[in-house]
Amino acid sequence: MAATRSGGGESAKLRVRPVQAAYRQVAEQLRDQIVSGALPSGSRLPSETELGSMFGVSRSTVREALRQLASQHLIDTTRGVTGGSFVAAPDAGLIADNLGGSLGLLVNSRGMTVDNLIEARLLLEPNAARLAAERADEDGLAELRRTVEGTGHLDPDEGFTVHWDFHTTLVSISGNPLLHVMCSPINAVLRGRMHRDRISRPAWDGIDEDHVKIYEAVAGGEADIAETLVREHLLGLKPLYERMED
Amino acid sequence: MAATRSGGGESAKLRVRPVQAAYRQVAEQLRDQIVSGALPSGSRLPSETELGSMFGVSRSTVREALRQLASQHLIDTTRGVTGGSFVAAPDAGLIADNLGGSLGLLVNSRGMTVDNLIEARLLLEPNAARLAAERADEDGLAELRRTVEGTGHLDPDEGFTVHWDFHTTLVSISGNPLLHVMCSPINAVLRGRMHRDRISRPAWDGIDEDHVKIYEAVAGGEADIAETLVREHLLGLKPLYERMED
DNA sequence: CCGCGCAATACGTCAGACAATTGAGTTCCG
DNA sequence: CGGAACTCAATTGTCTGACGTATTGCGCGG
Repeated sequence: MAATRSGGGESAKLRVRPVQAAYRQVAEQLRDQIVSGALPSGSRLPSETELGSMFGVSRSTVREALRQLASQHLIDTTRGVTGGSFVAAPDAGLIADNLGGSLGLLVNSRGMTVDNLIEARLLLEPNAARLAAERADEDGLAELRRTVEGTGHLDPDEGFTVHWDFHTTLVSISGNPLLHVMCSPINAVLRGRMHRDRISRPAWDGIDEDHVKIYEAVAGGEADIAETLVREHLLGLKPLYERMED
Repeated sequence: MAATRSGGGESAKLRVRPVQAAYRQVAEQLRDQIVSGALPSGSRLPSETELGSMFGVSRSTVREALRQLASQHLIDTTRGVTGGSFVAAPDAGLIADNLGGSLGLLVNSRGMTVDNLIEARLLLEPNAARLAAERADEDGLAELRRTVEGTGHLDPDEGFTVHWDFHTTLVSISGNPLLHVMCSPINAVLRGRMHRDRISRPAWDGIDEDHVKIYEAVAGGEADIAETLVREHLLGLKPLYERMED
């Protein structure tokens, strides 16, 4: 039922699952309650023991179902007398983390190539820069500014981190959390596949220079220029990822 | 609470988590093994009992960890003598389904707006159409063709389904599975929020006409035209989603 | 009035047992 | 000799009961 197999075209396997395992049924029902809004965000679920008697299953089974929900970030669980399982507020960052793990796996399994990632990035980030230029506020610009100033006297490792902070921040101030959800995982995978050792000092300086120029365009509200600069910046970075025959 | 704000640069909260719960540690270690490729896709994990003695925890704890991995589609578990937990082959469709659920939740919780979705869609789909026009093969074009022919004599319900098939197919023949992963969830959420009742007969006809024109541009390899047509098509559809104050 | 410890609650973990499922090896009959 | 039915062992699924541990609130005493 949940295995909609949406990826493939043909109906591949239609095994008549006699019955779902109990923990799956419990998880599914709770999940429906949560996503449908019947259990509002922040509300507390009954205790594990209560859930067990409600569903007519043991506490172990309930716990396995709860683990499933927790790993989808649908609930948060705490201990103690005021503890329990609470419906979690959806958080874009957590969703992005999840997606990042999945995408990394897809790349590793040859289901997707680094080129696919770069291509998607080229669709998203330049446009994110455009949006950022059009509607970033003071706070956002200040945050972005912090990632471009004083990069010269950083050791390579810190510089590496700051480099990615720039891209992350740029996307997040575009005002569309969905772009953040989609770009972060892509960048996370790319970051893991970058040969940072092979980047020469002049190359780092060039990158920093690009970032400064992009920042200025965004801060000045020049959407077209920001978009173009980011596109060229990414194209220039492309060779750093490509040589990864492991 | 658990709002780690992964986007931000600063180290937000440094709660001294004394120790992670055992089932989390087990899940994390297994997860690392899987995503790092140490456990190749398709390989079989030790039995739950063995894992328990390897990690020095009980079988219940192992099972909770496995449930967590299973819900991320990292493993598949079957019963029987040849059963066990197997590292799953990552599947773009399943990832997209997961993401779709999360995005729906984000929209419902006001963490994201329908406008955000439409904006992202406008960045992705027109470019996907361009790519499709540039590199779709015969099979892909045939598949796309099936979604545009004979739409006139369909009842509204079927027409509705076919309409979404067109968009899904268009993206999937772009040759970049990542675009499919990102567009499918967006369309799934949008589809759920569409007022199909309010679409008049002439409106449906206009939509079908657009699809045919887009198909022809893609089949003819006219990338620029395809991109523009899709953008205009989506802009024309926009009003159908916007009136959703529930 | 303030601090300290105890009780209550709920999650976290463990151990052991039995049921259900599944494929492989084995046996038996045509 | 071949195939169908049966037995069996391995593994997950579920239950039960117990105990450990974190967290909070309340009451007691100084």
